[in-house]
Amino acid sequence: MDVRTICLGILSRGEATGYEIKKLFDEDGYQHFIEASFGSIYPALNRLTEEGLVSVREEAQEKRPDRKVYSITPAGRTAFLAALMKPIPEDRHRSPFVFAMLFSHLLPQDRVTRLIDAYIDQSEAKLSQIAEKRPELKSAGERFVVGMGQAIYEAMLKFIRAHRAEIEERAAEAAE
Amino acid sequence: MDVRTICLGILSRGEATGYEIKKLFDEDGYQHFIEASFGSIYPALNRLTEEGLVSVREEAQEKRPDRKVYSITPAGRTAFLAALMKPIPEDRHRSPFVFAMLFSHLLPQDRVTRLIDAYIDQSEAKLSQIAEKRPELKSAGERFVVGMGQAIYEAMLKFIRAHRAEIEERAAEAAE
DNA sequence: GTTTGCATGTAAACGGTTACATGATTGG
DNA sequence: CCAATCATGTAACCGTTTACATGCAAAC
Repeated sequence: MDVRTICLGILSRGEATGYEIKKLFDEDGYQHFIEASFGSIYPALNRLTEEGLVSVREEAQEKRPDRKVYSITPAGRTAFLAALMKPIPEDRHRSPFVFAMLFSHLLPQDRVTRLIDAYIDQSEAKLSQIAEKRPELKSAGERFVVGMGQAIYEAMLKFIRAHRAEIEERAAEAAE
Repeated sequence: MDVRTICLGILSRGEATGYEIKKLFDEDGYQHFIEASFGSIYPALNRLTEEGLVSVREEAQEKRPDRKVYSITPAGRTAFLAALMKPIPEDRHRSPFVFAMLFSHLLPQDRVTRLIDAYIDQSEAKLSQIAEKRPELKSAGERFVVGMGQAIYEAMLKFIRAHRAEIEERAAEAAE
């Protein structure tokens, strides 16, 4: 899903600034599936405005930079729905950690251990972030997505804990 | 992980042509985590050759196009190890399906049902592909990675089957 | 006094995909 | 006869990231 469509989706729930959209990406429990940087959000928002899919209202603020509050237009809703009705591409899960584990036998044992520990810590952090946000969720879709993220993290953690010894033992004995 | 590094990794297990590298990506049970197109593999291989990280041997074939068999050089092994010792970026899991489910309430009910069915079918197909390849795996790393893919798919399937009704029921009743 | 949060934006660089070009052989 | 497999490569395009630019206020 491109940033354009993601912005439309978020705006379909209510108006927001570019800054707030980014924050929603990062905090709302589905950061595992969706993310984007300011460098892609702001240009996307400008293009959507040009195309009439969103509208802007500028708010001057005292002691704060001006903010541009974006709202989705009827044309924007139509375009968003059309995007959701198009054929949906497959998932892509890029995991540099998993890639490294494929070559654990080339790595010093303590490097493997450290990588696994760090990965477990990360996953647990995300899990507890999800748990915190959980009660706030209103829509069935949100609960579904967040629940799925939770299920995936839990399955990964369970698997890693059960099988880490198999790769740690076989890792290269010493650093060169 | 960029295509460059992925190519080095595959060549660290033995020589291969660009075509074979792509096939390994697609078939070896970790296609969920790693993929690349010819358009990125061939240029990467050429650049690696220029840099002395891999070497090429050209094989003329009768009744088949010539093939270029690539091997990793000692410098290539060093560079690959160095890449594995660098800080490892976080996973990114892009799921257009999950994104669509976030907005299931905007979609006609049968669209949601079809998307879920298709996603389940895809996941099951990957699971059985993994099961087929399973017995061939030799290294502990490979078994770990493939096992992790399996664990993830199983967890997703279980979750979707248990919770699909919640979003199907709340989907938009009729198409407009 | 430094970091974090608020707030927007641009430009260059990067990495990758898609489509195109070529062409013979084998299997269904 | 058509599709798939083997086999390599280029070029245009696309979307995104990264770094840069700016700046004040509040919290620690």
